[in-house]
Amino acid sequence: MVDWREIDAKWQRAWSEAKLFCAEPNGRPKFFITVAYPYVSGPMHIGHARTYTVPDVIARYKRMRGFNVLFPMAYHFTGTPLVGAAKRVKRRDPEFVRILTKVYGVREEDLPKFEDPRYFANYFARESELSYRKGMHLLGYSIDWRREFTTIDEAYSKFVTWQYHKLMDAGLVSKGKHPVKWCPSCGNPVTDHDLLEGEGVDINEFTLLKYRLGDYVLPAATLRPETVFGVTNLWLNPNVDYVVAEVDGEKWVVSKEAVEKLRNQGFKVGRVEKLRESLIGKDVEVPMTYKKVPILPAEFVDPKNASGVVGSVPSHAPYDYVALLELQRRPELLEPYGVDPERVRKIKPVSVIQLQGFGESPAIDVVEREGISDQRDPKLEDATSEVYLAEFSRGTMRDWIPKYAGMKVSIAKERVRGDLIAAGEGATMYEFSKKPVICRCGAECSVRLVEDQWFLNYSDEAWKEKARECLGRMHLVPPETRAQFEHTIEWLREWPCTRRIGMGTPAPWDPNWIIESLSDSTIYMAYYTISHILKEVDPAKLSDEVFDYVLLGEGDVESVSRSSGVELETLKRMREEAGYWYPLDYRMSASELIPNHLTFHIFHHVAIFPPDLWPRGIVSFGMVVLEGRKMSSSKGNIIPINDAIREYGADVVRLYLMSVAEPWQDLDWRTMEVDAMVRHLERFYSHAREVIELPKMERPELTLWDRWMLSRLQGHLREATEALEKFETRKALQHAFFLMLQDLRRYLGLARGESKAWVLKYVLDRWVRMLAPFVPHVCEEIWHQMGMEGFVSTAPWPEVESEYVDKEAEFVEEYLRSVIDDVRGILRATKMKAPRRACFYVAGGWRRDAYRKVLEQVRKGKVDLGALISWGREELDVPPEELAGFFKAAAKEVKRMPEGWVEVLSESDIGELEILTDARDFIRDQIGAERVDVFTMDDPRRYDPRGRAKLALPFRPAIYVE
RNA sequence: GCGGGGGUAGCCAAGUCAGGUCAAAGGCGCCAGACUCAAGAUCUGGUCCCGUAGGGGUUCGGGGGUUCAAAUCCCUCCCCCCGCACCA
Repeated sequence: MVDWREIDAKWQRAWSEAKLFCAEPNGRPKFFITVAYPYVSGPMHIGHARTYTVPDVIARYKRMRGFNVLFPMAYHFTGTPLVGAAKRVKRRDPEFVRILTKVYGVREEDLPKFEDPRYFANYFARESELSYRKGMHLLGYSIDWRREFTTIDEAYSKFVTWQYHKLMDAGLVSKGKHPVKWCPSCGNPVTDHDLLEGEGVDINEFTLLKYRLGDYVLPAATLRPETVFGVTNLWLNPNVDYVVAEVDGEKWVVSKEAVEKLRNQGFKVGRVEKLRESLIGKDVEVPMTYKKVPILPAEFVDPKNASGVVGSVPSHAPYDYVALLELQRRPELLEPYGVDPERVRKIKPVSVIQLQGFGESPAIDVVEREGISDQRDPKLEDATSEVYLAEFSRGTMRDWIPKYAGMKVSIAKERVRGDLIAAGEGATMYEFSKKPVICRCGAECSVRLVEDQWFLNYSDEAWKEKARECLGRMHLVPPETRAQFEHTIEWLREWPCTRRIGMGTPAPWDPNWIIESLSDSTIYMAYYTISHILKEVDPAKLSDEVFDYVLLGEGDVESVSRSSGVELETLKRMREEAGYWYPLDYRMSASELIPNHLTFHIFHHVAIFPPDLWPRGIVSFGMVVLEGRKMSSSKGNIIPINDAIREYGADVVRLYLMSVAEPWQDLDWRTMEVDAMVRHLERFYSHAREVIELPKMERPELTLWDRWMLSRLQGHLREATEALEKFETRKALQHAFFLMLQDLRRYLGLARGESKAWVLKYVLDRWVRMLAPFVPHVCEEIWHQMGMEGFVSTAPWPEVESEYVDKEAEFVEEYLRSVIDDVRGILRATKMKAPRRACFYVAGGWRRDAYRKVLEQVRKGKVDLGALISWGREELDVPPEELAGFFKAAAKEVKRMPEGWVEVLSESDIGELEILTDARDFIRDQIGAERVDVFTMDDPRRYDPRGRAKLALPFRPAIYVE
């Protein structure tokens, strides 16, 4: 049993005392890596450990490769969840209090302190045993802790202020209205997360078309304003209560349900009274075309949807067509309203859109194809989507339509809408795409238009173009994420970047708003370069020109110093840091943040920094699950870092997290496997201890097995190095750890003699450095015990020494393995358990020369049996049948051999007989035989009762066991 | 629906881009043997099926195709995961 925690603590202390990871600009090449700072609303758990161990491993690796590495860390306090959490404490939410006290170890009497979101945040950021700072220390991260900060530090707010001034100046921030899902009972916007029902429901933008009837305005809601030219009538539902409401000074006729929505959506709604008369049968004037059309009854009209008033375009709307047909077929339906059936009969659909693959009226085509005749037929929904989608994407406006003729529907829709609104004949109304939408509190939600919201204009084409350019130059890990980034850049629209509540930086132009949390953490990587120096500066002095100078090199340092009051030397130091570290080499974060944070990070950099300071790479992570189940703090389904470290120590946790999955893959924490990892690491450590005890010696003559071990080491070293360059931690560990262990065991089984000690010491010296980025504490301990100077953490990464690459030795080992496998195959087939005797017969004589010919031919790529045989007949004194048999068998053997081996065999002279003879003891142990003999196939003294010797081929000895 | 990623032996997972060295690395689990008084640890071997001689058969989500040859290429279907905005 090794006390890992003691080793952990010892080396963590030593690193910290040596200030080993404090990074200062110097003459060496720099490597700057950051990972998204944690949002500190709960304890650090193993999921976070995964996220933060990856950059640490890379940072450590790069450091050993000679880079000056900066790996900083901070804490995200911005936003609403922490405020929400503090509120839950304040009202002593029993479940939340339970988690805090029972799970997170908060003392009952300390609860009042947690009513302050700052205290709450700080507790999990850096105060408690469960905090991120503590966890990261316990895991031995090579972070430059001097640069730590939180996003509500005053200096950080100044930095955000600077950023938003720049964005504002660049015209990338604007004010607007924005529809949100709104809970009337909570009085708050709600996100999908807050919903009981209606997750994923969209908000549709309806255009209200103002049909006029005397004083009255009938605002018919439509998703397709461009079809106004095809309106034949208006629909009202005869079973619905309509009201007359004063809206923006007009008298609107809408369903009763619509009134509250209008109020929520920025309309000035005055008096509302019941509509006493029935309007059905009267004529209204269509906006834009000024046609007079009748109001007709239709039951499909839903009072809960938008305004409850619907225009009828039978040519392009299946519902309208079917409803119209019904009225035409059954004139008696019109009787109660005194509508003249003759007039309705004469209504003809008016086609306004041309659509390939359909006739005059797509809606009619689809209704007829589906055989729909009732306006309550559920098939109408699908028919509607089909027609809408087809017309929107492929349709064009017909030639007779003024102004919009020939225009694509998708464009005409926006134009018509804009023109209607500009002319005062239209308005906008929002409605959910599906209902109901129910808040967690149980109330039904509605759409509310938030006024004065501030947006980042991600739809700005010039901005997008720069983002594309930046992305095009970036190194993305894994490369498959590129498509997703590209898609995100195209898809991103206006992003509301301010909020009313939560912690954070006030919007510089309007202190009633706070910069929203995703929007304040886009370029803070640059802040790390100076955050430690800023701690010495009065934040009040951090004017925009300070950041302009420090981060962008703009302005004159002396005048900046004069006007800001920041000391000249301090400014210069900061400028040096920023100039040295930027641009950022790699940004790391969860892949679920590609659609927002990671892409925002690109956008904001290109908006603020010149191209040579744009970020260079992004690594996206997969997620972590626990025993196959999603982690959830509220269900107690997490493992705090604290617990994991107490149980396993830092290195086991790190080793496990880095070895079970590549960073971008999902990772499943399984206790059973972590337990096994403990034993693996112990084996490594105890092996190292044994090697350290061995006597030191000069480099001896190397045996075959020594050469094999050294060659294998070079291979693993090369693979691990290549893998790390690609952030493939798992692959790197497969080689650097698991395969190394395996090979070492094999070597220990094969190697005899003096040279072993030297080889083992040589191997350990490289091995311990190869593992140092992954398991730094135990490696540091071993390094120290080996008597090495300094820290392994800053020792040079081992180089591949090609003089030790030995294909021949590797071939021989595989050869031996396959011979043993063959024997085992025989034993299994014959159900022999432990053979008394095993004999091997090695091919020799003319066969070896003939075999070379075969190798030659296989290398050339073509085996010509005829040519081989005629060569044999000339050169060898062997019966032709025997020759043919040999060549056939040998060609088959060689062809199924790995390519590399063919080369090795043709270029070297490997003594098969000698190898087998030397390895007799090893083979005997491996197959559990009492005795092993090796003969040449034509040795007259050979023991060969079954006459098997004649089956021997070069490198496929004949075998006899009994 | 849209965008992205996946489905490989009991489980996890490499291999797929550049078809043949693939019955398919490595880990976990399981089985057997060695060591041990014993357990654990460690070491060795086995772990798709069949086989009294190193061999054969059937596999890589389903189906079809290309090819001398397919886990790998093409088509098609089914299933799973992630994201889809005012939220970290």
